[in-house]
Amino acid sequence: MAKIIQEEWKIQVPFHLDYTLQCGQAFRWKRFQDRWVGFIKDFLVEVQYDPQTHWMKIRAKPVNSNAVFSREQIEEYFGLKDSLSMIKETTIAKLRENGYAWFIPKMEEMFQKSAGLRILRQELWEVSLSYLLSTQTSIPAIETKLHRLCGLFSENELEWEGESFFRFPSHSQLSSIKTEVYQSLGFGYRSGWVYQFVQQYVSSEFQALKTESLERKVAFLLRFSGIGYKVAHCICLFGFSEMGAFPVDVWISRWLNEVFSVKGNSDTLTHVGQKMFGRYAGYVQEYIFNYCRNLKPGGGWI
DNA sequence: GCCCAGGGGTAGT
DNA sequence: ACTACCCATGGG
Repeated sequence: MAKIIQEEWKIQVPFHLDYTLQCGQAFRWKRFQDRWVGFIKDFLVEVQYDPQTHWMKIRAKPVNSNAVFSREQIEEYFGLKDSLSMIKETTIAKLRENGYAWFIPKMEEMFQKSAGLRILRQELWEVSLSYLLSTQTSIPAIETKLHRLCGLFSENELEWEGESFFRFPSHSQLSSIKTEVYQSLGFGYRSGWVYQFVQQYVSSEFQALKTESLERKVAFLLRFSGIGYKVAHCICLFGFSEMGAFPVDVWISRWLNEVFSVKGNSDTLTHVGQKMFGRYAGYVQEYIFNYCRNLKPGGGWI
């Protein structure tokens, strides 16, 4: 019987757990009343965070015998090492440099509204497949697809307080899955993409990419069928921690048009966003996304 | 039922 | 290079 690890400590930097896990960068965290349950590395983790006291409580169950727990790992995963104030100042300086000083108050408001939202450090393999499934799909529907995919492997099941959770399938597990199975899971026209991606995926190639530039990463990813600019930038932002990546989906596209009157296809708008917002365009993008999605039709903030 | 979703591929200009 | 159109499915 695996031993449960319990730890709690005070977070010394701004943090918003709900925004971070709800904003559509990760799809498999499950929320209960005041806590979230999901996987970090080799642990099934229950996270509680009190925004008043800034205390984080963790309970973690190892999924294998060589799992080693550390706070470091948790803080790394939640992006707690990112300096949000530095990111904000750098972005604002960039806006001024680019002649968008008029937008700075609005930018500050957006940082304020999404305060504490951080980019997670997720695993490349899971991120890649998740966003391969994300095309023309709502976030709840992506969650359904991934839930079904994970449910294929009963050996990956772990129990937590009467609920079952499934580890994400490994590369070798998926390598024996046929296209028809993906179709039976409701992947639709993405089924072939997923099949091909699994066949073509070489872990060492992805690991080797980590030291390459964002441009080289994107170019590599674009060679896969089903990965275009948007998905490639999502994989770079959420899987490679490339904070300058700028995924353009329908929300970002509409927003850029409404606020800056720019139009174009995905790759054009990607470069526009990168130039406009600079080194941390990915963080800005996430704040824009969270902003748009939390905006009520009338204009207020939910 | 209807509309749209964290888009991408392809064929036609 | 740019555009138009199709793609299969599920959640709201």
